[in-house]
Amino acid sequence: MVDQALPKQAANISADAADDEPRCFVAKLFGKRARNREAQEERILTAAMNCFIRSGFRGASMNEICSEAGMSPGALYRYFPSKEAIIEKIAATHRHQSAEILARMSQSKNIIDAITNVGLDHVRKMSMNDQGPGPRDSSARLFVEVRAESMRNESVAGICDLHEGLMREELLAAFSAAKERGEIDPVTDLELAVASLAAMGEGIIMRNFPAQGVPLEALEPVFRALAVGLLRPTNPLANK
Amino acid sequence: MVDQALPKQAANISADAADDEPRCFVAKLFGKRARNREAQEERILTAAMNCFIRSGFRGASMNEICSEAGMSPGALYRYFPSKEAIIEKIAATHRHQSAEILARMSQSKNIIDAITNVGLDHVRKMSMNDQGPGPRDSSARLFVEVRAESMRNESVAGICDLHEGLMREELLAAFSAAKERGEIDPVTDLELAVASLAAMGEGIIMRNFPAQGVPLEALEPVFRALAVGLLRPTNPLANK
DNA sequence: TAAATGAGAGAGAACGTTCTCTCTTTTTTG
DNA sequence: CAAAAAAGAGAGAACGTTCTCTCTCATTTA
Repeated sequence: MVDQALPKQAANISADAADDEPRCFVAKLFGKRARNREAQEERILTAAMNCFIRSGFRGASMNEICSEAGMSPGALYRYFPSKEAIIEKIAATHRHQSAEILARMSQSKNIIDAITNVGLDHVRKMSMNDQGPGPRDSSARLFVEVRAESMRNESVAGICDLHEGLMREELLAAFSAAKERGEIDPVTDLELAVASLAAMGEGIIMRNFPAQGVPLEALEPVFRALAVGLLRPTNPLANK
Repeated sequence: MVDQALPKQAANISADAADDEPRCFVAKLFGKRARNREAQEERILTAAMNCFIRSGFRGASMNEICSEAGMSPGALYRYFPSKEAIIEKIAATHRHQSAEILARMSQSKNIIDAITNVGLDHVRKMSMNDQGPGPRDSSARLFVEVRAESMRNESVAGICDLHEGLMREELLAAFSAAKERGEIDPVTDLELAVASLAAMGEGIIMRNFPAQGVPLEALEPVFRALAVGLLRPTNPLANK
């Protein structure tokens, strides 16, 4: 992550002078150009995220983003064709994080643990992003911002739908497997269970519990309670 | 609600010619003028809500709102001093609805039913607003919009905090009473329970379950599951 | 030296808001 | 009660600002 307070040309982080490359810092390895381009894009995205958190997608101006990135508009528009493109990119990476977490679902022994862990991982991941120089609840802000934008921006909506559909499929698959194993009451409406758990997770992320003083461990029984309540796993003691 | 397509002076709804207006200053409060003013404000707010749902708080322009209200900017600015003021008013009314629902909480016999009903009433109320000419998920849109705005707009944040604090107090009081009555496991963290239930409710509202085909009755067991799971009411069969 | 990169002015549109003016309604006055 | 005066309501052009994005030209890199 590039420091946002750096002066112009900050992206050209001057490495050791010992480099035998003339006048430049790193890597001729694979086209220094391509590397630099990637770094610049990253720089813009980081700056844009900070601005969006501060002022919202519509509220943040391109000038604001340029300042934050230590870049001129002319430079910035070389990397992104429009403000929309930046928003879409951010929405995409923001939603991508879920996929990795879900992939780890199969590691848990039973479905209740799996769900609880997925929920906790999501919240953990979200609150981990909040250690930067920005406001403490930056993840929640960006999350709500993306959701709001997805409701009127066709392409952002498409990005969200794609990833949510993927998530839903994955959860449903895990649930079905657990049902086969007899871990779930066969009467359970799995679609509803998935949707409810997603709603719970999004609600917690939106309110940003960790930033409000609720420790992550405290959330463990919350997710577990909902999971148990929804799936009613077979239990010799519980009837009804 | 006044038709927005009416020609000029449409707001001067000719009431009964029989009412003799008193010529004192009280007329300013209850007279035809005052009633007209109220109707116009209502007209603007309705138009603004439609625009905000369509384009977001920042995305909707004052011209857009003026068109929707069938009004000139000059006229509109006679009723609201700024766009901000309109946003604040909408945020306030939007959050006000919760209060009425919570007031009915004490009618339920036990705490689990009470919570379930509060949750269902919230969702019902939200989805009931969606029968207008707007998009089917307009309530969810406005809800997310208000939440997003509250994260960077001081005064909107204040409005939200006020009403959420009130809600929290009310729920906590009900929980405490139930605890006294022995309906709740004495170990339960009531603050966490309140926060979790609020998160669940907001999550469901945000995803707008009713608009997505999930009937209201289906949500009943969801709220109940979370409530039971969180509060662990004493039950001779369940241990631990 | 040719291509890539960037700075920064600024074009053109759109923004929120204000201004001026007209028309209607209400109140005061003779 | 009619005429005069004041106040209210609205239209729409116009204001200054800010927006996104482009263009020109200088600098750096290979």
